[in-house]
Amino acid sequence: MTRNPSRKPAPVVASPSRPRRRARVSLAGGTLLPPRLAPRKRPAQSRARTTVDALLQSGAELFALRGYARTTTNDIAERAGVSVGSLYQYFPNKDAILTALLERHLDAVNTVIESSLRELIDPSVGLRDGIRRLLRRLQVLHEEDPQLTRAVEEQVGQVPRLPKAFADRERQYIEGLERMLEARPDVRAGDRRLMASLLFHVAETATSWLAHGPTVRGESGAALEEATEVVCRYLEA
Amino acid sequence: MTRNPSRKPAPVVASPSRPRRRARVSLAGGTLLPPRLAPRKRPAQSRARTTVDALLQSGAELFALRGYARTTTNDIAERAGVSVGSLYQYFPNKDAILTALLERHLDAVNTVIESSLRELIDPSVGLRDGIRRLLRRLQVLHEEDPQLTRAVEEQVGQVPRLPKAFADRERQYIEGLERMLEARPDVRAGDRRLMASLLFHVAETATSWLAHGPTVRGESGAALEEATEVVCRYLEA
Amino acid sequence: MTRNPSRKPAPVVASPSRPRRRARVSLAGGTLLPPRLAPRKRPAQSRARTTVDALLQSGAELFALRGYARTTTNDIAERAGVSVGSLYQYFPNKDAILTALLERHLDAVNTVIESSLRELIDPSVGLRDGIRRLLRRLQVLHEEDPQLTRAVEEQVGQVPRLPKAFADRERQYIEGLERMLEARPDVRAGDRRLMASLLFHVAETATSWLAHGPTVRGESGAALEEATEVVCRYLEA
Amino acid sequence: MTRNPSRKPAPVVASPSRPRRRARVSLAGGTLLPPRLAPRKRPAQSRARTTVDALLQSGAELFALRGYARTTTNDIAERAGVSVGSLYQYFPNKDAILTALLERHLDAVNTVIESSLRELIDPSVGLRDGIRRLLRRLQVLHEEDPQLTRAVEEQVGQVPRLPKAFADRERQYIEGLERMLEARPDVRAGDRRLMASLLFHVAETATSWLAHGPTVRGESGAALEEATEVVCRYLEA
DNA sequence: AATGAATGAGGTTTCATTCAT
DNA sequence: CATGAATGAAACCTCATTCAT
Repeated sequence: MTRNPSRKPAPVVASPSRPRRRARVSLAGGTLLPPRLAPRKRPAQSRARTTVDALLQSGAELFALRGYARTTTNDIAERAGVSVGSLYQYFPNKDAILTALLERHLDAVNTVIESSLRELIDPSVGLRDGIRRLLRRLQVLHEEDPQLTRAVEEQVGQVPRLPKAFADRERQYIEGLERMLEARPDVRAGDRRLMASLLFHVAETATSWLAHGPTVRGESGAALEEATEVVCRYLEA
Repeated sequence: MTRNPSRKPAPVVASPSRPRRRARVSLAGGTLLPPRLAPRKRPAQSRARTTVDALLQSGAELFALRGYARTTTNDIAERAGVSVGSLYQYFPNKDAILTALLERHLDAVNTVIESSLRELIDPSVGLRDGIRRLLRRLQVLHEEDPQLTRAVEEQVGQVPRLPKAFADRERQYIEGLERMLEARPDVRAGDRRLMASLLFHVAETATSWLAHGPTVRGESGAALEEATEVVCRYLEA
Repeated sequence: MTRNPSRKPAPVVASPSRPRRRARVSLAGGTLLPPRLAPRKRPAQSRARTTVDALLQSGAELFALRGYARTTTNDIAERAGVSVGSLYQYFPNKDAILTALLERHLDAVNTVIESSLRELIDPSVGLRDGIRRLLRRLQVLHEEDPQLTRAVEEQVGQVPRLPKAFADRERQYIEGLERMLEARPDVRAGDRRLMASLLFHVAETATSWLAHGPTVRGESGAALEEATEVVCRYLEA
Repeated sequence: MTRNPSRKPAPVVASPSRPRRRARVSLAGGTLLPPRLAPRKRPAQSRARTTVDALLQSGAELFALRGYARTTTNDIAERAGVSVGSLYQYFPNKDAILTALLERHLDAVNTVIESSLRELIDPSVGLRDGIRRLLRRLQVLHEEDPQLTRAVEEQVGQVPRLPKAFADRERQYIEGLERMLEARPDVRAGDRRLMASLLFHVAETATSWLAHGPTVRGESGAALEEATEVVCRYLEA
């Protein structure tokens, strides 16, 4: 029993071929998350980096597949091809994994939103074109890592503090949208605050509809047009 | 932290001698739910009825407040003012509570949708009026028991079989919407299947936005108009 | 697997014959211990009371036998003839068990010290007699439940907050001793504070020496005289 | 919380190929410690010597501070400024660290006791002088490395075999004391075995009282006199 | 029926120890 | 020799569920 001589044959750390998006620094400038949810230590060696990535990927997949509660830390570690111990080297607890996923996701979304808003705020850019590109980019995000997005969207509610982080971002985005609405002459009149808020939710829905909806293969282009339609018709004068 | 709620995959046999009565027929014609999720017995006496109601209410509140996984059956019983033992008198397991909540919710939603669709399919009824009334009725539903709605919407994913029941309803509603779109001359042309599908999701979002959104008190009427706006503009010729 | 049909044959809750000392209310008037160390719920039914007693007894024995760290909560529960779950119904964690033992012990010691000091402060009581009775009573305490005493004395250091509780009592006793020294004319002159402090420790040592020392059976009386000797010779004019 | 420190009861064989050198002979003539507790290798080079010292110092501090069970080998290594790997280069396991500390301590104590007993056994040396010097020397020992002493005294019980080593020394010392009592004409009559035993414990207590007691700075001299007093008064005719 | 103490499988987490680099 | 990432057995603790009263 000193040491099991026949180890698991080095499961090679889940799908190393797929290029993993590098998370950018979180918008708010540094994580706002309390220590209980913050990652335990920054991986120094590249071996460690690989481990962390594998764990996050595995976590995203399992959370999306079975839900947060029905996923155990042992499951996550096993699917990632590492031991539970390793998981706890990098994450203080299970919640921290979902939290890290949320951060990655929010960072990615943030990039999309910011660049799209920058475009849209310029009145010389067509409204329909701007909206279409926004939705398209969000759709791409979903498609790049559907697991990640589903896991995050559906499971955040399961970890206490996260919904707040989510809501904070939401408010921030809505404010951005409001400024955009005001800046564009081709947007109809109305209570901009209200419109921005509803717009945000509709855009979000449209996006996830694009990604998970009953989009029969092939008509993906039509779906994107349809989604653009709801949003634009709502805004156009 | 979170404990897997369904330990024994299929003991099923709980008190096999006592004949299990079928759960109340759900709208779609017969309960969609397998015996393990069906209520244990129908409360005949009014005291029992009260107990069951208290348990469901308490469950809805706690699920909404802390999430399904972080809510224990003991919590639910305590808040309902009864003992755990009593809880298990009426529900075979924890999942059954969420399931019952879902059924209640779906029944209510069903009533609204069916009557609203009946209205809308009649071309003599104004599109905008019909849509507004649909949204209004759904909003009322949320307001009547916000806990119930939130609990159901956010937590269904935590119990394996439920998402399917949810999706089944969804498909059914989308078909209804499709028929409605076809029946109305004032609806613009387009892929009706696609439109119905997106319409469903947008209407859903609009409703929950109405209920939980940043609707500053007082402008609830304006919000309803806004919600009606997204939907109608999307459909109008 | 539904439920193990051949249960453990009701281990009858460890040695129910030995009379267990009833802990009195802790001197300071209510427990000072933080929630993390306080018992979880007060046993209401007598069945519960039995369970708690069995757990404490079992804990004392195992702590004394193997040390705090090498004793697991499962061990304690098993030896007590109950399940771990029951243990955690009454104690929020392992530390709380040692804490409860300490409280029981301190309560008992307190009673002895207080009554003995009341005697000794009366100059008409012979010093040697008073001291002998103090030591004798403490010795009896050890003998009544040697496990409890050993466990408490040797393991308190293993639980963070406890040493402080211990030290507080110590200070309190030393003050009592100081007052006693001042009240008696047959005590030699000297720095009373210093004397009281050293006296406390010597008395404590003498007691535990009486209890655990190499006291060959039979000469227990001689040992008590010897212990009385150290203390009295130190104090006498 | 506390994790059982000795997982594998007797794997022992760690690196069976490398010949294990005998640990330095301890005072009592040959190490009392079984191979599992003996240091892994004797540090030949001075760098190694430094590392070992740092580890022991760090271990002593942490054991004294948090207790044996709450101190991890990683903590010890980190505070010593080396990696865990290095720790295991010099100590076969955690217990060995406490064991080494005990050995150091016992060696030091031994030197003091032996020289003091040699003095005291000579009747021409004043009893009071001899005792005072004994206590003083022990006090110095405590003061030189308070951590070491506390760690050893309070934590030995946490490692199975150590209490026996401790008890062996105790017996040995008591025998020495007994011979001393017999050799001195100025010691009162009585059961020498009993007196020696109690004397040992009282002297020990007095010493630790001197070191940790409430000795307000400045009156350290008075405390030493007080300690000498208890011991001498007990012995004097 | 109701109660709530008891159960124990199983999930989370720790940390002594190993070993590839 | 040193490092520190990785390991995994085992401890702690929870909570869905049962059952004696």
